[in-house]
Amino acid sequence: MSRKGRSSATAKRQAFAPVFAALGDETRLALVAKLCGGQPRSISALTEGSKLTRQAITKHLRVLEKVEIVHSARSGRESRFEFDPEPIEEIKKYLDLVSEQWDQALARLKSFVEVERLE
Amino acid sequence: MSRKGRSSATAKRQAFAPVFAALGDETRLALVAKLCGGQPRSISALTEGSKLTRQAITKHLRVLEKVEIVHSARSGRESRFEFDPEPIEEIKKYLDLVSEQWDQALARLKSFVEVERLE
DNA sequence: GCAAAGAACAACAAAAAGGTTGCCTTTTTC
DNA sequence: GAAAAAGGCAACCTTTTTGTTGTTCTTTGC
Repeated sequence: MSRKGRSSATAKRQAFAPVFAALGDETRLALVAKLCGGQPRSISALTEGSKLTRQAITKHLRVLEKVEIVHSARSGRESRFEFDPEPIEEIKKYLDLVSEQWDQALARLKSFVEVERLE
Repeated sequence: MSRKGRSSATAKRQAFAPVFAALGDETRLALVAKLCGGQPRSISALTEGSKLTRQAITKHLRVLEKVEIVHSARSGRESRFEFDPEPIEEIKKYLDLVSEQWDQALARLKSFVEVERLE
């Protein structure tokens, strides 16, 4: 077999890179931390305590929304944002693959060194 | 106790955001994939098969190096880059915290709903 | 010792990211 | 029904990122 799973490594990277990028910002990590606590929150609520303007926070939320780490629903005059766990679960799995590859590489190296010592 | 660990949530984000950002690029994810396979590789070797120039690849490697996902060592006329697993292990732990928070939020919601049904 | 391979360094350009302000719309609330 | 609260939209600016080309330096191989 030449493929590990159903999709190519390149396709996986195309899918996952934007998710990592979305998490690659302090402000957005803070938003994720607030939202993964459970309660959906409005943009104004999420802006409280930040030095940034509401508009800046909105932009960050849209970045998270585009990669589906959060979703929003209009409720009356406010937009409520809610956490979505799937993308983060998926990149955890991706990182597990990386770790696994590394561990196997170490194991191969170790057994190679042991064969060397025996010869 | 008001703190979970030794460092504040803000400090963690300051530390982890750059690591996520470093992974937030297809080219760099491809480099990580090659390097976590075990063999250290020169910049020229890592450039092979890419549409980018060696200089562009070098810049990407420096980004990964800055957050310590890889390190380089000059060996003769070539720079060999090698994978380092620690930062990725740490962000996996960070993502576990996020998932855990979310799971607890769901559990609270569930027990709340059940109490509602009993009353 | 000279040519080629590998790479560092620097200048530059284009594009994307991050943030602001201003203005307009919709929904509450009194 | 007017004021305030919550937001969407768009223009604009600045900084960072991403990539290129060009030049120089060191190591290697013959």
